[in-house]
Amino acid sequence: MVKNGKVGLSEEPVQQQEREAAGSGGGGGTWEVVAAADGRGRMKQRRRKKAAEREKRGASAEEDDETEELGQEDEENINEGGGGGVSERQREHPFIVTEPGEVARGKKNGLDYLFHLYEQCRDFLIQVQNIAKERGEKCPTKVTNQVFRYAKKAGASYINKPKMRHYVHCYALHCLDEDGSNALRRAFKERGENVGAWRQACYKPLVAIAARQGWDIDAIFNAHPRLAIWYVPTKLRQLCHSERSNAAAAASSSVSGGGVADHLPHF
Amino acid sequence: MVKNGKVGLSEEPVQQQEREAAGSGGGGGTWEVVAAADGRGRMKQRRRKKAAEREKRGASAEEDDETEELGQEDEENINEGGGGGVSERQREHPFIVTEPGEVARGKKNGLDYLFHLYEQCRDFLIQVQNIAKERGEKCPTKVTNQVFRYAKKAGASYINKPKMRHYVHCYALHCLDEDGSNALRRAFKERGENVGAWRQACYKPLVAIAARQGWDIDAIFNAHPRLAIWYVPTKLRQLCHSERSNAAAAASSSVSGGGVADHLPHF
DNA sequence: AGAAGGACCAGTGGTCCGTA
DNA sequence: AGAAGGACCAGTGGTCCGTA
Repeated sequence: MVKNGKVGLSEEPVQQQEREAAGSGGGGGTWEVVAAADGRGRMKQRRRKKAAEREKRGASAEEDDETEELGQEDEENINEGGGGGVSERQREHPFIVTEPGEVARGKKNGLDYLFHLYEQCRDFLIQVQNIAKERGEKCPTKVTNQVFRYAKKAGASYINKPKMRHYVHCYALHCLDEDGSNALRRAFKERGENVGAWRQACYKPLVAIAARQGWDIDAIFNAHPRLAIWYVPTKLRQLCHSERSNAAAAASSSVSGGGVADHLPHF
Repeated sequence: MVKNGKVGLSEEPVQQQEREAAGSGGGGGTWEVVAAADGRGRMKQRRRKKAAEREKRGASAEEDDETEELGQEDEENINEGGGGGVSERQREHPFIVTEPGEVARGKKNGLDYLFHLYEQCRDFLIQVQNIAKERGEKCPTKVTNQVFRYAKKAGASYINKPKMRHYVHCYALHCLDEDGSNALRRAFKERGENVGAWRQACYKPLVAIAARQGWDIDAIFNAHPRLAIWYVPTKLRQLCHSERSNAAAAASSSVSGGGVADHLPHF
């Protein structure tokens, strides 16, 4: 492999991974097949557009053909129930707040599955890194667009950038304080809160962790091997920054009785 | 400063730096003034274009005004000699191969000056990093476009990306083996070689260094504090990669008598 | 209403090539 | 000819908003 002239994509182990992941899925292995089929359609479209752009200016050719082996399932399973038209848009089932260990039922996905997707992305990154090293190309240290593209080509079409970025801080809490994360999940499940509410609630304990560690959220991410490969989400960074300002202002006014406009303690 | 609503640019210390740098310049302090004037013209142009693009779609406003204090010199010094038209294009004097410590004469710049530019970029990066930290924004670890833009705003219009990227590996040799670098400069000066030839010659000793250290050129750059802020140049990376392949093939064929198509030893 | 993700956009890394 | 650098381009990080 790798030297076979194709894109260096080794499908087999990846596909296996995908199968493993299915355990937590909604329709007992249905959705990921459907999603893969959908993904392929989109990919062709994208490639067509890309090729068109190439023609506009002197093509920088190199690497574009793909290992077209994702097949196996073809026409089948395009539609899930017995319902509507032939080519309905398929999406992943929405997440619900589940306790640790709990598998979501019905057309839902649980939070263990969500976190599992982050681990899968890590595996894809490691593969991309290995390929880059073998080829002597520059080697990503983070989950980049390249990694998402690789995941898609490898058949994991249920992984996409907006989704992964959306929940990064939830995964961060899971990494940095699993007990706290678990407690939060149980509390929000009990209260019947939706995923959005749970997601919002994940910020606060993270900011508290940052407060205890000198407010350097980048350092906190980088110190954790599974978290270091993810970009710090903008909103989390902003929250840490403004909380630090608040804390500094409070501390300084409690000492000096001065106004909020005082300078920050260090920097 | 920093909280003044402007771009957070503190001009003063930067301008001072610029003055320092002038020592190695060609026209005894002339060129950098000229270059600054030229730079301002271009900047206005760029801003105009940017503003036009904004109007096309719902402006993401935020941060665009500039501390317009670069002035001081205005109409004066647009032209260097007494020569041609009013607004001739000005460029930096070309580099020549100089020995360590030697100041270039005539309309030339020497290699100490070249390396000094890398140190200046480092200073600009550090300033950009400090501003980012104060604001709680993401903090560059490398000399990025943002840093080049900052340098230009700060009046160092003689710094530009193509130039700095062009000679990065020469600076790398200077950092990693100053004695070797100095010897190479003396040899090429003596032989009367031009800058291009010297530049080309800098690759080989770097590849030799990489060979001694397991071929990991990224690790070599990252291990050196002044070098770590520069991207590894593509060509240097490629040279290391293909030399490693050659070395591996030679080693394996000398042992097994096998063909060049053998696999690499590790990976 | 709540949520998933295609697709867009501003600004990046990289360097070509029209310029002097 | 040898060299400096404006300006372009493909692909990035980031996330909005049309979709289901």
